[in-house]
Amino acid sequence: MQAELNIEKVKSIKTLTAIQSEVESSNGIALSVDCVIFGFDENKLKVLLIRSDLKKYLGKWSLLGDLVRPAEDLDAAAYRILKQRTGLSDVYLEQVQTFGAVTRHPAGRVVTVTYCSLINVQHHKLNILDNELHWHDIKNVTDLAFDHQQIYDTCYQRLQKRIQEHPLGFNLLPKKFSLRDLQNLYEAILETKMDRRNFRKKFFAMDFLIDLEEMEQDVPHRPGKLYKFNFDKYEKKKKKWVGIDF
Amino acid sequence: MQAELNIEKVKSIKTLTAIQSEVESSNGIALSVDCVIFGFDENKLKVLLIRSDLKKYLGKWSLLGDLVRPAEDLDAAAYRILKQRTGLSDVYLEQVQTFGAVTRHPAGRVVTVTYCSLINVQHHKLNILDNELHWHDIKNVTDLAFDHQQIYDTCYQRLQKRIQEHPLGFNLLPKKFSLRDLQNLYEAILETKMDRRNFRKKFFAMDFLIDLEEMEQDVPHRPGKLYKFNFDKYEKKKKKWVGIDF
DNA sequence: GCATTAATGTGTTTAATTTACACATTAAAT
DNA sequence: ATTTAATGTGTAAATTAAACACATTAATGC
Repeated sequence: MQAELNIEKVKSIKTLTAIQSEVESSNGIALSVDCVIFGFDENKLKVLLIRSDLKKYLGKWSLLGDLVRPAEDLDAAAYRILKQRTGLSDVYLEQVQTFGAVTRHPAGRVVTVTYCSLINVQHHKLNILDNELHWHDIKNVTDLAFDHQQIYDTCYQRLQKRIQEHPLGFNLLPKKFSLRDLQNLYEAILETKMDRRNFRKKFFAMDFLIDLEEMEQDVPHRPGKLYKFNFDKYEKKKKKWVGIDF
Repeated sequence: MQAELNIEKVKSIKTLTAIQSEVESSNGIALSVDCVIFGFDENKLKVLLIRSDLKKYLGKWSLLGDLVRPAEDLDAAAYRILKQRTGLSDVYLEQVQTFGAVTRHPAGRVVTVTYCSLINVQHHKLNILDNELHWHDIKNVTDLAFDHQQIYDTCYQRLQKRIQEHPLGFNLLPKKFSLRDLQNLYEAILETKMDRRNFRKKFFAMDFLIDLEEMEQDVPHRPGKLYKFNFDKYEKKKKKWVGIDF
């Protein structure tokens, strides 16, 4: 089976024994970072996964993680780990939550700080493909290694919430995008369908879209107008709401 | 000066040397928890602070923290630390964020996971008063020790957001409360003023308040009706909104 | 007791926002 | 030229939020 072969073949960044020895030698609590990198491609939301290194989780998919170094800022560790595992560097990472159940890692006590991001798959080339690193359709994310399913679920919920409050989505689209592109994005991430006309109205009312006076090319239907997002204007007008809503 | 005297006198839970030796012996990264406990009292929002143990931060106020034990779940550590420092036990803690800059702690590399809560000061007696533990008016929270100012600010922002999305506030009030009590609470936490009539309409429309058919006693004005919160109904009707709002 | 005071309790009206829904327009495909 | 499957534009109704006014109640001070 391919999974087993690959696990033997790949030169993994940190092998089980390496982690185990570090954890044991530390005689305390080891700290790791796990990255949940969401990507948008072909109107589908994906997430970066690799095969687990550990025998215990043989064949299972897991998140991108590694130990934090003693002289490394936590955020820096997250960026380093992402870079080492994928080659990605120009990606904004947001800390989500820390998971610290005693038994969460079979190699010993490892508390992990989770980071999350959302990128355009087409704009970011994966330069490293160890451990079968690949974009995994979120529809098929089940039964991850370790407590990674729980971590993934938490991050996905956070993403869904964040994208309703901040214009994260625009980083996922080409520089020039149509309103249909934008709506597809929101529908994919929020797993919902929206009324096309009201969606347009909503975004035009926000007034953060710049009409590029260009049309889509090579689409098999009437081409739509292309827009770009006005990040500067957003930064200035960013809303601070005070209301009660539960 | 009182601060100096107290720092010498108190038997602190973990002294600087104790932390230092633990951090050094671990030969890696030490993990701590800090608790930001907000309390509501006399229509003011407060936060639990103690005097810092460290010479470097002599006289400064700091959050409630301690190292996580190797065989202790992260959440369990938070509850233990709160209990040890204050005697409080029946308090719900929510994890907020983890802070891990290399230089954040003078004794060595200590990454800290922050927890936050919101309680009714009158309902929770502080049984331990080491290091001048006390309720500190949030209006006067400035220049905390370590990076605790940043941690506090982050937690306060989180609190303000959470209380607009979930009925946390009801734990802060007496079991029976008036609508004025409720509004005072929201105004204190959100640092805003609201229209009394619209506030009432809003909460009645939510339909989570149970009219107790009782009136306030011993108030120097017309007594208001008393209510309690219907937590069961809230749990059932809890809103999952899908909308775009930024 | 009676006027005063400072709250509570109850609407109404208006504006703003959200939702539901319909039809003309465009370009590619046949 | 017709069909098809999109885009682009409104409009009307329903809901929600904001602004605002007056009667009611109990304690207080005279």
